[in-house]
Amino acid sequence: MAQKQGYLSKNQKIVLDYIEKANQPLKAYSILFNVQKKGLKAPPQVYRALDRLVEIGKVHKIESKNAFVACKNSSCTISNATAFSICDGCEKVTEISNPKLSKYLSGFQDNSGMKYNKYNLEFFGLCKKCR
Amino acid sequence: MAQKQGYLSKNQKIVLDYIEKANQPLKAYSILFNVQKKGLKAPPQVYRALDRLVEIGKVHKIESKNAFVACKNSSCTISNATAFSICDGCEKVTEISNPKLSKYLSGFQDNSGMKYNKYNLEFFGLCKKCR
DNA sequence: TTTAATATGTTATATTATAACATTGTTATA
DNA sequence: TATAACAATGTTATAATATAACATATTAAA
Repeated sequence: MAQKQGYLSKNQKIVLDYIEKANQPLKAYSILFNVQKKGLKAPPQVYRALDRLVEIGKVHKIESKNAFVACKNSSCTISNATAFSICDGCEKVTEISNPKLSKYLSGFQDNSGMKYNKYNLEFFGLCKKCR
Repeated sequence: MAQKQGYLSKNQKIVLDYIEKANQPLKAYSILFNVQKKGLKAPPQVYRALDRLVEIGKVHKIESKNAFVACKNSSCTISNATAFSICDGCEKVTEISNPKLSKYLSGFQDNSGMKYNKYNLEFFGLCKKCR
């Protein structure tokens, strides 16, 4: 079942399918329980798929929630530059796709001499409904 | 041992002292092992102190590392607006204190109708030494 | 001085994630 | 086709991170 770069393995497809159907972040063990009917029985199978999906940008990890969400930027070319809005009320998470913001952050430099190649930004607040 | 806003309880002081001495992010259990000589014996004691210290901005959590670091902005008035640079090589973490950046992000709005009151930004890359 | 609120101590357990190793499938090529 | 090299999978066990729940104690304020 090896495969060329860019293709997804069986387990990766199963996990991605499930994450894409939900449009909210999912916990790894919740994914596990739900893909058991598809044959994935143990945590490493899910975590390995997640690791790879995150690596290729199909899935993002919401670090403050230890949860995983499908990438909504159809191109998925900016997985090294992620931004999310998170409602503290209903927990809704939305991927922010804002060219000005990503341009600003991708070009950010400070005087530390550090060369940045990736960032992750999480905004918190209350959405319309929860306000 | 209740206390006025702004003062720290015994356990909070112990934990903060220890974190401030390190100038790198520390894991909760590593803190626990090291404050056991001071009488904090169990995880909840450490996590409770951490929760409070994070709440008041004396400590920040580096979400991508599940680690805790003392706030370096002497005023600690911006704990709702945090930014860090993280070296993927040596793992060094530095709090970014950049007025332009924080102004830009604090004022950020998108068309979602969401009202943001907090953000956390993590930059990744390689520092001078690791380049 | 009782009440309410905050902090602590303690045990147990929940949740998240990885180590380690055996096996199987795939690709390339000798 | 055989066989080597690699990628993916399966499996068990356990490590690492975090919280629930409840008892007790301390303090501040009504």
